[in-house]
Amino acid sequence: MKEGPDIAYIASLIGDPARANMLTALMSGKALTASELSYEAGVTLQTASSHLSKLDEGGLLRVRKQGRHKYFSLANEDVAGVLEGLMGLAAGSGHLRRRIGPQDAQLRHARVCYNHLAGDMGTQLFDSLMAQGHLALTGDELCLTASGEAFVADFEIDLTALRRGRTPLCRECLDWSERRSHLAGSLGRAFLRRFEELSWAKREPETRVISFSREGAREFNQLFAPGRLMP
Amino acid sequence: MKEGPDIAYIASLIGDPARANMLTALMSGKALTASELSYEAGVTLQTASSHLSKLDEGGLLRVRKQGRHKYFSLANEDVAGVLEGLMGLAAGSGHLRRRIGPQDAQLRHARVCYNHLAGDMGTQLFDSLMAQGHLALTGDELCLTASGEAFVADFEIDLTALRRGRTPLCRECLDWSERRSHLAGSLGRAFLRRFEELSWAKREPETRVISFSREGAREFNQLFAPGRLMP
DNA sequence: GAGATGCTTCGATTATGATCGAAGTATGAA
DNA sequence: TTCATACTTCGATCATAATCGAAGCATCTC
Repeated sequence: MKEGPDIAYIASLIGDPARANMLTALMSGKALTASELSYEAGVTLQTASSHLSKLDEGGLLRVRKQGRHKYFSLANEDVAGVLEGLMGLAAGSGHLRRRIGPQDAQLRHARVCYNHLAGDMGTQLFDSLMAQGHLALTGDELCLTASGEAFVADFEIDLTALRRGRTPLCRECLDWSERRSHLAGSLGRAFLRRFEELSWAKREPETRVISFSREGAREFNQLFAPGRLMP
Repeated sequence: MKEGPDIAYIASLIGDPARANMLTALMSGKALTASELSYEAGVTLQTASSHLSKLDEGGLLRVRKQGRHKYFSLANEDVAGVLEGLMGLAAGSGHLRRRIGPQDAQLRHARVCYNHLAGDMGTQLFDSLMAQGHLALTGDELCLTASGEAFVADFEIDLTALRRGRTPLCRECLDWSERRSHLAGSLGRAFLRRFEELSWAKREPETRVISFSREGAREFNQLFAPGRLMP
């Protein structure tokens, strides 16, 4: 007698190419309409509607209605985490949808993962913050330290506002291309927003690629030096 | 143009009930034969053979041949991690294959996850080791501290032997029932083996449930006290 | 060598689910 | 109010893949 979670059900939801494309598009963290998602999936609107209904029933989506528009986003970071893990497995076993191309390298370098920075630069951010003692693991929780609070305030991120939300401040997210953690949670999102505000980085339209300007990369590397050790 | 890892392919492999049952059986960390897995999946041997071939091509399995026997195990901890994540999503959205029964509670309490301890007791072990400073995050790595080495040696786990293998010593694994980390890696496995040696705990046949004896639970709680804070 | 056991491959069957045209409902704009 | 737009539902079509009986190959035991 088989008991326990029905992983086949959830996996089969992700296992359809149209639905997988929609979920991947939602990894940007943006909320998209049914029409936009049907375009992403390359199917008609009626087919997309049927797929979205299934994903919603599976608990993978968050749905918000605004007049005649219906906005879909991923339900939570756990969903994003599983999708990242599947990406890691697919990449690790060489199951890619196209030959390695320019965008693939860009995705590995820096990309948006549910609104926070992922890829090479994402893990560099995390490593640097850990190494500088700005983040620490207390029990099971990833926490911002006192020195981290000062650092973040200097960087003009408003912690009070972040703490008002329900999203955890700091959370680890396993990076599919680096196979190590990058920073998720509201602080992770705030960092990406700040990089955008400073014009260090921008999101490429229609993709999850994040491009850093030359100046932005220089500033980023200065502030979050790779391989910096704790004093 | 869709680029990047083909998550639909990997997910569709997991999304078949027979294959999901086989993968779940392999979460115990044991290597099982094709015949055993066909029984687990409730299909004929020829069907199981076809499924196993697919899982192998997808990179989800490790296959070893011994005479006429063929042994299958999960390819690595990443696969186990994704399966745990899917379990979390299914459980979180209430998609269970049977109504909550006695075994479900047992699985949540203590179960084997790719050869290490998971569930309530698994996260308690992790939390306690972290709180006592025996484990620490250095950069991105989960490491055993000096005090942890002493603790482990006292507990009669041979670190020299563990370090000879290729498996990382310490690794975090996200627990589907607790939604927090439990200890994976060779040390995590060694702990479970030690609990078995001491007759504190035993694996229930044909399931992933781990049962602690009353005495074993008492000893475990004494050594890995819940809620113990760092001095 | 003969028979048993473990596993693979082949091919036919059939259940499943993605798909889209058509039609309908809900909302927004003029 | 009318028309346009966003989305849902229905039902027929058809491609796909799981399934198993049959047959074959590999290994083990007596």
